[in-house]
Amino acid sequence: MGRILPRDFYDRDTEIVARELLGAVLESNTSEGRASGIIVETEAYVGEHDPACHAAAGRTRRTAPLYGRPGTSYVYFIYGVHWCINAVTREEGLPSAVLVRAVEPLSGIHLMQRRRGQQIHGVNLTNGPGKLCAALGIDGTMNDLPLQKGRLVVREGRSVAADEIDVTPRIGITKAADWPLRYLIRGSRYVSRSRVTGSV
DNA sequence: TCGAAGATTGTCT
DNA sequence: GACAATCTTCGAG
Repeated sequence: MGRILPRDFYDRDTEIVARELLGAVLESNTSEGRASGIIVETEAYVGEHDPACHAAAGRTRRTAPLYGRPGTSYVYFIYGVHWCINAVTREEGLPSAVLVRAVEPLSGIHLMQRRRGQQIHGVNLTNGPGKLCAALGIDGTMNDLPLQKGRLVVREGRSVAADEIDVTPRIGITKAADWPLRYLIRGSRYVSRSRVTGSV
């Protein structure tokens, strides 16, 4: 088991945190048991000047966790169907976060499979923001929690060399869609789709 | 109180 | 490849 990433880890530029979270382990503890996965894909949302960031419209009840302490979870519901999980970065008052888009199942795979449905398996268990939340049992009750203890924990995992990391535009957004703030482990079979309903 | 939009996914053609 | 599902949040009236 790697050491738990301290709060300081998140109190840096969001792009750096997004890059360094690759290879880290996201772990969830629920009454059903423990499950974890290695983070293989992230996106940075860099504050009020980022049109795609939820905080672009200012501080609201929903976005309050983004303005809080670094190293906190920000979980929100999207499209009436899915949950997405972020790690809040930067100091208080600077609303930025890193969206976890895909993980590689590490432990509790049987539990993830049960949550996702028996017909789902392999990379499809966790290769998308909504999918990994479903697999790890993450929902609104996990919002605004510290990532150092309790139900949600992020640990040091394997180290990822700089030349293993690909940087691309973010996925699934309509504003600032060309900003290169998506980070992924090159060659990982567990990353989400590379393009939105793109051809080819 | 109402209407519109959204950091997605699964299913059907 | 296209589209429906489904609901929370926010801002305007």
